[in-house]
Amino acid sequence: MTLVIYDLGHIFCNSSIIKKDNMSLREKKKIETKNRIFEVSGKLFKEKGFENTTIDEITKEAGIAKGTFFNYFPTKDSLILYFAEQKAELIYDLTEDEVMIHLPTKERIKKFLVSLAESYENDKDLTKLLFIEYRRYIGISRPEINKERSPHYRLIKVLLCLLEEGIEKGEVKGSIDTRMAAETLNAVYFHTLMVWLKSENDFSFSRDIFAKIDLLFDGIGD
Amino acid sequence: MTLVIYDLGHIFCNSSIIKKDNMSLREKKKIETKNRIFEVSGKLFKEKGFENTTIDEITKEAGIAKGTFFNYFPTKDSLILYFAEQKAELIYDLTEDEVMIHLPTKERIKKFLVSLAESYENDKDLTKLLFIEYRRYIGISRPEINKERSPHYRLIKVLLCLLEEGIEKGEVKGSIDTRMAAETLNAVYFHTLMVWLKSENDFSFSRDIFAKIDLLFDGIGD
DNA sequence: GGTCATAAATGACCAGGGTCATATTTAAAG
DNA sequence: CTTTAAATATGACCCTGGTCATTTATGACC
Repeated sequence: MTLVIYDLGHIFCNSSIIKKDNMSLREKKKIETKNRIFEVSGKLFKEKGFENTTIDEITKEAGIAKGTFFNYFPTKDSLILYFAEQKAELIYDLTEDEVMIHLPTKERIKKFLVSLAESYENDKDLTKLLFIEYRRYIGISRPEINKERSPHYRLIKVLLCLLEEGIEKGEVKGSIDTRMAAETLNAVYFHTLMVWLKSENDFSFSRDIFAKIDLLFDGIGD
Repeated sequence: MTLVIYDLGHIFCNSSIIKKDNMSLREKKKIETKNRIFEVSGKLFKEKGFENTTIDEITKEAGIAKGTFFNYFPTKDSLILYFAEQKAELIYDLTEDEVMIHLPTKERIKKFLVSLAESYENDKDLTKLLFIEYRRYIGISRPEINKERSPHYRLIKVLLCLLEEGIEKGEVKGSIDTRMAAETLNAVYFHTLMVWLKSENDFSFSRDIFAKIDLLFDGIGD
């Protein structure tokens, strides 16, 4: 598996599920409704923020009854999970990048995470919104949530690949537990993201990540 | 500054604010009421969980009107923040530990974090509850929240001390940015905590932390 | 086209968090 | 002891997320 620095564009301007011709009217309508809820809520969230948008507004704007909303999304919060999954999709759909493929492992990981960081930096408010999803990470795991589709899971998977390649190339200690190392990188990445989201002043998320990867590779101990 | 492994005992069996004799009747009553809310809600949370406890129940049990609750705590969630602050207090009130003080820096940090981890492991449900507080970390910072009292801030402060001592003793690279290193340790610690809280199977939080500190000290790179 | 089982839509309804105008208590001054 | 202003307590009320019994739309089968 090889990677590309991709453009995490416009989560909210998405990406409706595609209708196919051989679908029944029912299935088509269902998809249409779900898409409409998705689009309308994205629009409203952008305009007025998540907390200030009510289900009533969403359903009114989408031209459906309130109850119908809950046929498609179990809770208001769950909408965010869907947005987050969309973003995760972008991490997963990685393809080759001719420039990056020849960099040393450390630089590749750095470039990968820094690019991710930069994409988040472009829209702090949207990022805040998406990461409320983190809460779910904490609460009692609900069965309906697919772990494999979470951004966390996917990021770790990519890092794991990079580390294993690094070991093969002799750029990463063969003795380390790659799962643990990937998790650690992920931890630092997400924690820095959180701190950045919380911060008032504009410290640079991507620059911070850059420095921390150096630290992780070289170690703290003398 | 030196450290002790302390007993993070019983957050919910706390630790009321002390009334003093020279207080006016008003002040005494105020403190009494706040304490009662605190105690009653702790009791109810333990019995039925946070979500299943209503403000009505708390106020009824505490013998006050609903509105009064909101004179003391701005939201229901904010109660958890107070519980978390109590826990943070325990991190802050560190004193000497004769055994630990002579260990090498890496071992001291390890022992410190592992002990913390173990104290959380003793009550997973309570820990889950407290860390819903993490959510606030993400949302728009409210002015009333005192950063210095948060567990995160305090943990970093302690780690910073330990790292600086480590540099003096030549056990930690003098070239590193201690703030960044402390933040990284903190990140790994909290992220592992989160993953553990989320996990169904009982992987050992403290053992995981143990291994990850080795990784951080020795570095990933070859 | 008509019948019927089932999927989907509906909106009245409820519960619980949070507000606020009003009532009560306290403390200080005269 | 009264008066008065400020602090505190109160609960009726509002808002919004979420439920559910009922209605409506769909499509398989005849």
